[in-house]
Amino acid sequence: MSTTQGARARARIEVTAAIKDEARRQLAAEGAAKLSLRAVARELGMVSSALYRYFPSRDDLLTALIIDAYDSVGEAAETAHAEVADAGVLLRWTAVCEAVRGWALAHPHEYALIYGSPVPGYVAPETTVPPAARVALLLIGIARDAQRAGMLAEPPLPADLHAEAERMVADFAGDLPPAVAVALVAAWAELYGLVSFELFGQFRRVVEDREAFFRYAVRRLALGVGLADV
Amino acid sequence: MSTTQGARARARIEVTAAIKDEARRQLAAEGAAKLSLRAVARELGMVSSALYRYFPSRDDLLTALIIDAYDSVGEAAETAHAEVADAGVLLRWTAVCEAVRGWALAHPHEYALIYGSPVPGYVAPETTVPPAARVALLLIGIARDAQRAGMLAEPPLPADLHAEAERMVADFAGDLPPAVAVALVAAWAELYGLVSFELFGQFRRVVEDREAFFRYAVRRLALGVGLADV
DNA sequence: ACAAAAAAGAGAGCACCGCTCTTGCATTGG
DNA sequence: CCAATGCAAGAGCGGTGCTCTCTTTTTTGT
Repeated sequence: MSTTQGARARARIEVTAAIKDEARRQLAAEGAAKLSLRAVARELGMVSSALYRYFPSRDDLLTALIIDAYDSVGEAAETAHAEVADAGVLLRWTAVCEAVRGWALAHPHEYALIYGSPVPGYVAPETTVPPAARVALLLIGIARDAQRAGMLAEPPLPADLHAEAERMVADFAGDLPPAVAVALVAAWAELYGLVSFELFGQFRRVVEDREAFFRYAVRRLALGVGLADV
Repeated sequence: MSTTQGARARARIEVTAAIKDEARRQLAAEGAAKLSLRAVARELGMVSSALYRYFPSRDDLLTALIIDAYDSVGEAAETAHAEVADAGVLLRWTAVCEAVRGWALAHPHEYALIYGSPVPGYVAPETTVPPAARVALLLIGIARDAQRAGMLAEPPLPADLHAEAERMVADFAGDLPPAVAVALVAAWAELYGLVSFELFGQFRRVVEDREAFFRYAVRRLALGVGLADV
């Protein structure tokens, strides 16, 4: 049982969580670049070297935060989607996209950590892949439902992408038409372009009504994928 | 005359350039996070404190590199566009977008510097705005030419964006239809979503034929803005 | 032409960083 | 009960951005 696994193991779990919490606090306050192991340790009343019992390096701590961030945005998107699960595909698509944007605005530094410049020299371990895929899976699911309901118009697909499209379908798109799979990947990347530009300040003096603009852009993305209107 | 302005001023320009060159070298090699004033000074055979005569802080050096990067990608896009200036609007659009992607792949760390996570606590000074706008101005120009040639189909525009769209037109879109201006801004952001996802590794195990995929996605963007086919 | 002023480099030093290693103490499992 | 393990602490290494002072060199004003 997990209750009988000894005080030491319990303490380890708690300390690990405390470190991540404090690190997340500093991340939110100052950004990834200013996340300092020494400062985390100081705040927790321990000495910096003690942290290395829990995270072998600063990058490993960052990796843990990255995975948590992917899970956090994934969960936010899933929750938002569940609330409109019975609505039309366009509304569900919009809900997911707006959840991503809302999470990004609420956690800018965590967003930057996962969708901004990669930490130099740092390569994301395979463990980050499943959490990172959660939002994409939602979008795929919506497209699938649309197809099942006959509300999916197949966009055109250039000849030189047929093979690539077939591979995508086989890899992760299940029973979607190849043209939709490719369009979906493009829309997925474009969605994060919109969020990143808003968050990273490129929309300053360009877009004022960010909500309305995002709603519009996201709807365009949905139509581009083939999701039927209303 | 600039030749009579004294040896000191000449030397200052040269040293400033040398510092930026060496900094850019380190930036390309290791990324912005590992750019070290001391290392730059060491490589240049000066002492670290001497650098502060030229750049008051590390962030100011970064700002200089940011402006240069914007100019660099802007120039790359302008050059590529000039080479196909007489072709159709769709081809010109594609040329600009592919120039951006090519530049990004060739200068990943500089790209990350300007389109990745902003440096924490750092706010871009107004001086960065004109260089940052160069690519966008190209895209606007293409849309304008298309309109003048009657090859621009006006996309739909939701009612709650009319005011926003009018403002955009007044601010930077000249004589474009409001609906096109808004769509253009969206496409502009989406373009960088595509490039960023490829560059930052989100396409790993997702997109294999990156060139073909990008060509396809960029063409979709152009059509979405209303640029007529062929 | 010469003195005053401005600019630039050198060096020492401060406070911080990530990370390593060794040393003791506490907990745990056989 | 006791040896093995886990863990915190401390000292220390090499690095960082940045400041301050001191000296030398160049420019400038009279």
